[in-house]
Amino acid sequence: MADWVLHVDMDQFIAAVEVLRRPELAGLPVIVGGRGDPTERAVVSTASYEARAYGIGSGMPLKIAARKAPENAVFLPVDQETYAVASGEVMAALRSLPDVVLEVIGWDECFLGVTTEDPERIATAAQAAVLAATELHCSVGIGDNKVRAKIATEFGKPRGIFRLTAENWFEVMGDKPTRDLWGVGSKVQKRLAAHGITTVRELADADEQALVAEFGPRMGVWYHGLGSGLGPSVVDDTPWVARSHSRETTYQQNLTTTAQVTAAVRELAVQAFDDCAAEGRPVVRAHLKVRYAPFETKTLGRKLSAPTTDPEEFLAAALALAKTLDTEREVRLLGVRAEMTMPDEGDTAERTPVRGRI
DNA sequence: TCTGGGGTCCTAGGACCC
DNA sequence: TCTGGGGTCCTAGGACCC
Repeated sequence: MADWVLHVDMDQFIAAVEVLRRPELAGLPVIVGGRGDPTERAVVSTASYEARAYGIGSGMPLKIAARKAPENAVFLPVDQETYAVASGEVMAALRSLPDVVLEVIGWDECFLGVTTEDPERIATAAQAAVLAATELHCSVGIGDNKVRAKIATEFGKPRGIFRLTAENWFEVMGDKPTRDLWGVGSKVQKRLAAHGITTVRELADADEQALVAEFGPRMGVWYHGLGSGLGPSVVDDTPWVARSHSRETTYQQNLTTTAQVTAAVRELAVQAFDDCAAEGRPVVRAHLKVRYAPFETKTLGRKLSAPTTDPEEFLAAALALAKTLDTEREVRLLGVRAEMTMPDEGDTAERTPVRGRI
């Protein structure tokens, strides 16, 4: 018996959920994003496979998507509550499989930790369980750690299963660009390229000390290992605890006056604080994020003098940060983040430096 | 061609202390 | 008058993920 990590990823999750409740959309290019108005400032959350055939993908501005979309394309608003319910059904179905440890990493994906001689059999069972419970399809990556399982899924899509381990890592990934690695984005790809590293194999063969000099002690070692497909293999079902809550808004018309900015910060701060208060945990820091037109982002932070459950203290900190903003420039986006006390501080050595939930 | 909203974690550098 | 070395805390910023 061996330990395996399975990565379960729903196929075109949001679009699929929308088609489920509106069967007449089946087979059409469906694009979900923003308020469903392609003339607004917003981006695509998910495009159906039919829409992807036109070059439309997540993260793309809706205005661009509208230009690429055919006549019969359907634009829909994001409906978070509905996706959250569907996500819960998916996770419940997977949790009901015998002898699996489930770690949720997003609305539409999770890791399953299993001990078996036949991981493909469990992957097939997972797909069947999800389909039976929700009528939704998923792909499954099988790996000997989380990094390889996660990357394997891409080769299984749609509706398939793919196994990626130390055995076939270089055969499958060796000649791929570093960008294909989980946790390597466009910036890191460029910095690696400046060192002559463009492929996964080159990253694996690179001098670790050079990477440490470029990226720091943690990330340098992490990226180097990533080239060989190294990563954590422990699947942890401890419920996820948010470290912070934030609210941000991109304004359809830029804010131009100090009064507008102050009012906006006040509104966002109250919402962010309320999200923390709903968890009954004190707030320790306030952050402000601003995007000046056309596209320059700045963030500011301030520690509160003491952890507080008093909304006025948080509001005062957020407004104090707002005073430091450049009032000469138009504001496209504002965000306020409230960082909470953590139940268990420390232990950073055990964290995986892949951003976002893991 | 125009770029959301919700998150997490890492690094650099300054301030401060001993 | 010139001034170390180490540690910790804090802020600002950056990068990435779903």
